[in-house]
Amino acid sequence: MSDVGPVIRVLVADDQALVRGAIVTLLDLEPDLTVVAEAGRGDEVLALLPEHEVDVALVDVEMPGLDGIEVCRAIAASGLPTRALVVTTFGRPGFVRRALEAGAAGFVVKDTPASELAAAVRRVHAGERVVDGALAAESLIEGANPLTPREQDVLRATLGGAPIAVVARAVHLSEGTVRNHLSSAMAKTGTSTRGEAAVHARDRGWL
Amino acid sequence: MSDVGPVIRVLVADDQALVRGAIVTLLDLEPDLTVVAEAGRGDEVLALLPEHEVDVALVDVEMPGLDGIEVCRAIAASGLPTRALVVTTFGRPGFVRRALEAGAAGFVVKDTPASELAAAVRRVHAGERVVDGALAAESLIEGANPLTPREQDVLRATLGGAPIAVVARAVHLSEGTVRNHLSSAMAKTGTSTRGEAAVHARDRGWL
DNA sequence: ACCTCGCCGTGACATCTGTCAGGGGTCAGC
DNA sequence: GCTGACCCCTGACAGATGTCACGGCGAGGT
Repeated sequence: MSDVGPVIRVLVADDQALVRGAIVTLLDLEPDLTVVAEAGRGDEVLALLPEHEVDVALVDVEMPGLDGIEVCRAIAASGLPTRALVVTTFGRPGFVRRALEAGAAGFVVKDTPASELAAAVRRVHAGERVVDGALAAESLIEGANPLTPREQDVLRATLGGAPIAVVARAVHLSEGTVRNHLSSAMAKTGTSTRGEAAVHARDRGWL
Repeated sequence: MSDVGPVIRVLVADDQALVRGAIVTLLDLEPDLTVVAEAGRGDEVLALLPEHEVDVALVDVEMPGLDGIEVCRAIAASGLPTRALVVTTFGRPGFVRRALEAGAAGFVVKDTPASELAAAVRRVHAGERVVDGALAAESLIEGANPLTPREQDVLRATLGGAPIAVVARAVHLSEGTVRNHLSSAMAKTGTSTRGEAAVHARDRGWL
């Protein structure tokens, strides 16, 4: 901590300007951290990364333009030395797994104490994997996403409460097929309604 | 601004510790503002208010324990000089109306620039009403909540995707009555499914 | 008193949904 | 080549759902 070596260069991405700004000032108070760029959209992140030599990118999961997880994937694929730390409001267990698979170096929930954020950034920069303990446990007992890709598609289209006929058109499938996918999804989620199945899957980060 | 008179005493309430902490440091940087208390739950706010002589209470809408709007109502009813400034993630038009009716002195969305938050606090403290412009307009054209209390109850119980039989038990009504309420709600929302009606109503802050 | 509106209920009907039992197709792994 | 997933479709059936027409109740308003 007393080492005044090269500071850690951080990028902060969050769609809510107020939260983003607050986090930026919070991190900028730390002597060994500098926020070198901000983004309000996922695609902005990719545009900003090359020109700022970012060490750690703090990305929110829910963002317009590009999903936080997609951003992680893109960063990993880009070959840049930047390490991604995912921040999110809701602790959907499935998100942890997906984020890590996408190449994220850490996963922090927004209701962890503010003081620990800077610590997480430092540990990620040091090469560690940082994951919220409770979430990690949950994500282990939950197991992997049991839904097949098509089932996920159908459930996503169902989230708004649309009738099956509409869902079928949206996914370019026969109504019967949609009903079968839904039936299978309901079995896997232990529910008895497409609506319940959809929210159940969403709440676990399976969509 | 150069007036170094009595500082404004602020309370910050938000369930996400990270966001709350960030906002606190953000506000504490302003020389004329002091954060004298923090709360992570709605009911905590009421317990903290009497002992801290709070000028402005910054309350999030979505909080465990007690709704942000309920908190406003309680503050107004308490007779304390505290003025409430509501902050929220989503700009549901109906929330603005309900918050103001509940006695809130202002309404700020979380994607407004961070720099304006302190300004909003000062204006609220000065006795002004602060409302996000775009939201105010929306809340006017949307008009008031067309749903009757029972329709709201039924829709709330429907949000999770539960079948009508379960909803009926949850609300202590006959299945037929539930269907009628839903039918009426669907007509008012211009939808054709209880699921659609429920999300439509939620997205407008009618629940 | 009259009317309106919200509330709760009934019964009946057409339609939508969820389930089940089939069919055929692709593709990876053994 | 066989097996096992996953994918897509069909058809049929019981049960859930949405619509309509109806009656009764109580709380306002005029």
